[in-house]
Amino acid sequence: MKYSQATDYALHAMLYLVTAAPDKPVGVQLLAEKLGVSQTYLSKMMTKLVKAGLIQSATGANGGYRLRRKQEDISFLDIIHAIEGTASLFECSMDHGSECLIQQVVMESERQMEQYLGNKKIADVAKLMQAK
Amino acid sequence: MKYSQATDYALHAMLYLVTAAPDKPVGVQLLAEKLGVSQTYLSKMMTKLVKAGLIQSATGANGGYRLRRKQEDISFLDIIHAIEGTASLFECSMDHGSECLIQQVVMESERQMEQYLGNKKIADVAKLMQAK
DNA sequence: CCTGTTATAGACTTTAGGAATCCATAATAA
DNA sequence: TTATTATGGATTCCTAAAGTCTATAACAGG
Repeated sequence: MKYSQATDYALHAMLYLVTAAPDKPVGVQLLAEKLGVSQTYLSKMMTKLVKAGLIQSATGANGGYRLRRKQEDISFLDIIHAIEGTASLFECSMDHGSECLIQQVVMESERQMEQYLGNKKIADVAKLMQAK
Repeated sequence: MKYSQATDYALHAMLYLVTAAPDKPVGVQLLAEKLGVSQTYLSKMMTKLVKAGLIQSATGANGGYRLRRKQEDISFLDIIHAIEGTASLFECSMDHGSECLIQQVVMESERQMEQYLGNKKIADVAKLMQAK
């Protein structure tokens, strides 16, 4: 079980949008260069972030991506869900009704993780970076 | 990102060992029948549990698997780690030194989840089942 | 010391999803 | 109208999960 690399890229892309260019839109070209990924591949993830309502895009000259919400209102969980989807990490495949105690335990542990990720905002990390 | 189905099987197999046969060893044949999996496939997971020190195996007639520790000392995390391995869920692929703030956040969230899973013992669930 | 029973190991196949590329198309600012 | 930028679909490559098959090792019981 691992987070996809796409999530890694998306998190770093969001952090870049916040720290390096809070005002002007950033194109996928520059972004891809900074992260060391191909443009076409990265654009897939950016599109997901757009559809999730985290950023907004503009085509045409001087277009690119910009935050849609305030950076204090974008959590790690938001980004991760946008890329990985919101399905549960664990689904029991047995047929013992819908009441699997094992599943309940694992899902509760997942909730613990998500609670932390939901409280951690992209702004928190941005501040730490600028403090250096 | 998902838990493998093997983890699902292993968790259920362990729960069966505890609830249905705390005394006598259980063979993979019976176990596989109860879970609805093939013997050879399930045996792979049982072997991992053996190597992790959670259960012990005995060959020959009347052999099978038995707990090695007390059921109060076997956590969900023990079982999951035995099957999935202990590698981190997230590894930053960028080259910005070993100090990736994003990675630190995600790893801390993982710790939250693991703490819950480490405190949840197989005995806890076994008790709930018997209460019904 | 056999014989049946059981676990372990390795090789192998199939399938699904991640990772990435390429190209065509839509939108829009200058 | 043109250059610029995002979006979308099709396609390829590769790895890991999921599962099967078969051979081998270990051992209890007669």
